[in-house]
Amino acid sequence: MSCDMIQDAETDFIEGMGLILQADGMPRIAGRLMGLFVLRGGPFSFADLAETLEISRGSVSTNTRLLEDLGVIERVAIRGERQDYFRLAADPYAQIVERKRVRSIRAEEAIRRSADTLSEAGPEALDRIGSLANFFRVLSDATARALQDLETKDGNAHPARGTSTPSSIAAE
Amino acid sequence: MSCDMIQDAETDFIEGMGLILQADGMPRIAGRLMGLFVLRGGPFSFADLAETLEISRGSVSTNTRLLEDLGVIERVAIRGERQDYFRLAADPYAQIVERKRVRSIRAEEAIRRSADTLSEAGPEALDRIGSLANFFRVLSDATARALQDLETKDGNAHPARGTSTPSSIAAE
DNA sequence: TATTTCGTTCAGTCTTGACTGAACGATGTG
DNA sequence: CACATCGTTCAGTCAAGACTGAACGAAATA
Repeated sequence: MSCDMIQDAETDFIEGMGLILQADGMPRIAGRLMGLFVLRGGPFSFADLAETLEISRGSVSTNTRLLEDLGVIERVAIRGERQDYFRLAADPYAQIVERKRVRSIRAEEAIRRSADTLSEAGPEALDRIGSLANFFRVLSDATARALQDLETKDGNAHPARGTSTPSSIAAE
Repeated sequence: MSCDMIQDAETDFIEGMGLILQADGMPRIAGRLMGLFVLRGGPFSFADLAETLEISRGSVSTNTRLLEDLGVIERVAIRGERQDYFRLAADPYAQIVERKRVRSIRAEEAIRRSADTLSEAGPEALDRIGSLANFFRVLSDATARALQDLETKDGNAHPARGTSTPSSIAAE
């Protein structure tokens, strides 16, 4: 029943994840896959993914590899089966944050390197460049702490804690 | 002399900023403009920007507005001048972080909203969705702290205060 | 009021990247 | 060994967005 046909609410979730990931500069299909794996965690065969999401095998190949590289999903082997299977990774989000962090660090380095070359620039210019570099350092520091937060309060095993949710959402 | 022709090192810096901003999903020209404003802070006329970066007036209009909305630059009036002038804003980076934060919050809200609709889902599924929502919460929290960090150690106006400046820059 | 000088907007071009579908090599099966 | 099945790769198509240049309206000047 719930094998090849997807409920409406689930479709919404999957498509929503597609849009969220896409807004972050990733392929929409990667987001849809991620949504599907979050929804049902269990191992999916390569063919299942193509059929369920109605996408080509090429896209399945490309985007599963992408998500695998990101550590969001992992490839598992099932005995007696020739197909590849995938399931949600144990810690799906850590490497996403780590990648953001690395990008900020790279940016900061590149900027400081430029600052060295631009010794002819005035002191105010060097100040402004320093502030820019500092901006990227703040970003990388923030992602570093986010990484620690993720490890600590994983949220998975500890579902409905009291939550200091501002809950300002209800207002609207 | 240094009016219409740009030095090599400065060009590298400007182009580098173009690439960094582009990697973040923004127009490359916005990055180039930002690089130019960081390099020399002073007010530039609309025409200057088009000429210096060799871009069309249309692009100047679009991307100055974009950077203005982001709070990176601000439009200033100069008496006796009909042209618009722009200069680097006092706190150029705060709103960029704030925008990232809002996006994470929106994502978390959307996911939790979906979770309500998906009450038919099993408890493990709700767990996984909760973890996903938690992930975006961690991101928004991190950006919130980054925002505070930016306000605190602005680095620009308070150069050599008593210092907690890491000043590790000199080392390398 | 006529004219010039702004900045914005919009149609058109072009680049980039996602996605598809078919061809291909690899690996098990008969 | 021939055959079938699986996943990857690659050329081709398509859509999204950046950028340009010209047309346009607004505002100051004469």
